[in-house]
Amino acid sequence: MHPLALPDEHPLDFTDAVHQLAKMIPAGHVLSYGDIAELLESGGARQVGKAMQVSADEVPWWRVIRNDGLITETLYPSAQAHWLSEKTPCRGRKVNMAQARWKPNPLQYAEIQKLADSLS
DNA sequence: AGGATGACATTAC
DNA sequence: GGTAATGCCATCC
Repeated sequence: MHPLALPDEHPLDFTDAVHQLAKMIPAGHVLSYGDIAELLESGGARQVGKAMQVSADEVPWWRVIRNDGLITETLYPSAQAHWLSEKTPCRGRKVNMAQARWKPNPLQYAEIQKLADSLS
């Protein structure tokens, strides 16, 4: 190909990939920050947090929470309203991760893998 | 270069 | 059941 033109163009930023993946989470389910980093095979939980901090209005940020089922204090009141309205399994201020954690099916997993590949 | 900072995770008490 | 200490990864002084 072109010797000087770099073939490894990044269609996706890490931040964009996080947002795309978050938008795939079905209502009533959640992923942890660490889950997303692992699925994208890039960065870490804290990077996902950074990405969510700048998420647009269309990304369901209340479906991305900590691995222990909690969410940052300032976001909790608004998040809880969403959890209740979409019937996310939770007790008190903690989401039941065993029930609520999203398990992508093979087709969805393939889509996620495409996101991951476009990063590396 | 080196340290502080985070929408975090894990382990140990 | 909690909280606290460490580790973690990237970014920004």
